[in-house]
Amino acid sequence: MSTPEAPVSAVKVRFAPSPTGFLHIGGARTALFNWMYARAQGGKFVLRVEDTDLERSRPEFEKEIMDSMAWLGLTWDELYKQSDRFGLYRDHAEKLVAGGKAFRDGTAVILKVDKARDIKFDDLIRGLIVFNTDEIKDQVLMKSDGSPAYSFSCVVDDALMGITHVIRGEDHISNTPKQILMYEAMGFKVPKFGHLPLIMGTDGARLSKRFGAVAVSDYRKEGFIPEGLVNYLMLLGWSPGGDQEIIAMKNAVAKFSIKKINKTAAQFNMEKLKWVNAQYIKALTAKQLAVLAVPVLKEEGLLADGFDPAWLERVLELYKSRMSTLRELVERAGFLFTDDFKVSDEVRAAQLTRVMPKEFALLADHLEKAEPFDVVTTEKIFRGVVAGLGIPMGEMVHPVRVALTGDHVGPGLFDTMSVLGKARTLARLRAAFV
RNA sequence: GACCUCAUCGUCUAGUCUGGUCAGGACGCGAGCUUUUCAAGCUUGCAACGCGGGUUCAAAUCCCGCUGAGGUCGCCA
Repeated sequence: MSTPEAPVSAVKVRFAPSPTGFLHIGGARTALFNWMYARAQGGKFVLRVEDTDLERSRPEFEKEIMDSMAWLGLTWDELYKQSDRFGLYRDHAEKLVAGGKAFRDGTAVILKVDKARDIKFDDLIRGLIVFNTDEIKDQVLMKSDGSPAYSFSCVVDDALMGITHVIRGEDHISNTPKQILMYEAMGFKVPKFGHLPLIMGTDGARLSKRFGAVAVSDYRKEGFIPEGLVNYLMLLGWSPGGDQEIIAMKNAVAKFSIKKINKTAAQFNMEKLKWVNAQYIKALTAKQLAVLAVPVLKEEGLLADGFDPAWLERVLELYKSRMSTLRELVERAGFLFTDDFKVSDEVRAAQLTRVMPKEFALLADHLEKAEPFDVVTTEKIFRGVVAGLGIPMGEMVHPVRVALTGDHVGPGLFDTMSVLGKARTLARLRAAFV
């Protein structure tokens, strides 16, 4: 990024996850909007690990969160961990006690909250919000065990790090007046706040483990690609305007405006996510798709080192428009990679109702002479055999597809034969009724 | 319960600030074209301003009430 001269009032935002679990889809969208805002404004994006809960924070979650963010392309300019900063929180708490703004309760430090005051802030997304301090009780700043309370460490850090805009989930709205009180008590400048609508599950209830996949890493495992997930996520609560939905990150950043963010909670919709992901997969070349598919196929034990890349690209070309995730490639094209592919009971049953061993054997014998074993040649021979038999194409096409692929749906039969290869095609035809 | 927030097709949304285009697009769903099946693609159909009052010549848009939904009320974050 080229910033020859620092902007007068540089924007600085942050994403502050706590490493007590995986990065979930809601957190990812919060991070995404912060990141987009920073990039759109030529500002900085800070990642702050809020690991003040020593009991529940785990290093593997911290790593998982960072891996997920990197995978999504949400790179950070600065990184902090709150566990490195406990001294800072204690010092600020001591000052508040010394200044009479807070008091001790045992080893804990509590902020004194005055009554009957209106605390106002102009939310970037929702406009003016007012709370009365009668609704707010005295706030714990430092806990008895010496660790800082969330609200307090958050305020100290946001102030010290120079965070200009706090963009976070709507569930933090009622934390805001409490934190404003802390900014005031310490004499810090209060940042701008913007509260994002929440992402709900299909049932309209809050996204939770009950919903199924909530972790970004789950979607990665399911074979979604980062550009697709990110594009879908940004559509939840924001629109590039016009009728555009599929939009590259670069263009989205150029159009991004925090004022255009919705106030309404959005329901997560898997079908649409898949559709968006499919748009990205379709737009890839077979070669680009191979880079993404190879690791998945290898992990499934379907591909060994030394495979033919040209062959794989032909396969991907056939499946590009038939898959919305990489996982679906494994499910639908497995028969091309192994002889141990699965055939569902219903497909098996359907096939048994049209047993044609003689016809299959005849077809196999003719196909054996196909040279080269490509789409044109196999189709010509196939049609010849069917004509000789005097039956409709479909009568032969469908059972053959099932014998070769284990399924009754798939790419064109001759495309399928061509990538399957002569040896496997003949073997499966001849073994079909054994 | 108290406080806060929100309210356009089933879902995601445009339109709301600066009232006045058959309320537009997308996913999904239905129909058709194409076709050896399934996708993809193209054409097309169904489908919404939560309710009630105002203000106005005119309200999805402004105001009030209601209802509904969500959030927060921890020495969790």
